[in-house]
Amino acid sequence: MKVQEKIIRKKLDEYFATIFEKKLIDEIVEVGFLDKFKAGETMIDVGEDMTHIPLILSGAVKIIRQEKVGDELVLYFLEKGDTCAISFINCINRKKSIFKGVVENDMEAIFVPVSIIDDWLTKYKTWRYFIIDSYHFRMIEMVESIDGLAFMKMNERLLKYLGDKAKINHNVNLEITHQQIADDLNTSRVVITRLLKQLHNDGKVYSTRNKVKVLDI
DNA sequence: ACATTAAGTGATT
DNA sequence: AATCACTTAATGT
Repeated sequence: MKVQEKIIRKKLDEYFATIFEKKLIDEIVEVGFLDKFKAGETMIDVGEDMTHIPLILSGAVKIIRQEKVGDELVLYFLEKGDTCAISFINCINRKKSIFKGVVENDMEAIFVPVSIIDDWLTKYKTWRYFIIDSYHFRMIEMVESIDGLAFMKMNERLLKYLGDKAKINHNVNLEITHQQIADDLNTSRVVITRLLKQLHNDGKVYSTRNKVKVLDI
């Protein structure tokens, strides 16, 4: 498995070298493994056990709060260099996931078994900072998400959503239907259609069937 | 040409 | 902002 280890080390150096100390990288290479997911796959569902933590190398994951099937809300996206610290805490407590993670773009990540990451917290300062930082960042994004629900109007939420989406895709041309947007924002298709038309007329967006181009960013 | 899926719209709550 | 009921447009077979 030397080839695999070499690959992992190379990827780690590429994305996490500035964050992690060398010894920690050595350990990750030892216990971690590389895995890939295709867009649209569900990585983790609500209620499932978490056995590994992902260190995302490329692509993106959409984190969703799901009340029941068909009633869901997108909280935020994870991309390269991110991990899900929420899932990490879940792991320590051996609880089941409270979120659903769906792969947004083809994703590649190094997976680290839960059993070890706890030790790393006390062993490696860089790991501790990484986790705390990640947790903090997720917290901020979640508060933003709550703010969105509480204070922002639907058209503002829509614009933010499209902006975020364009950012993680590294492309302002989004291939998406009104229905999919409505699902992510937990609203109805009709509402999205009307708001999108408004934004289109305001020149903030250019939309055609199955496509939305974000102009105002 | 026909069926299916996506998008647009007026009226109502 | 949501829902209904319907129309129109785009796309696949």
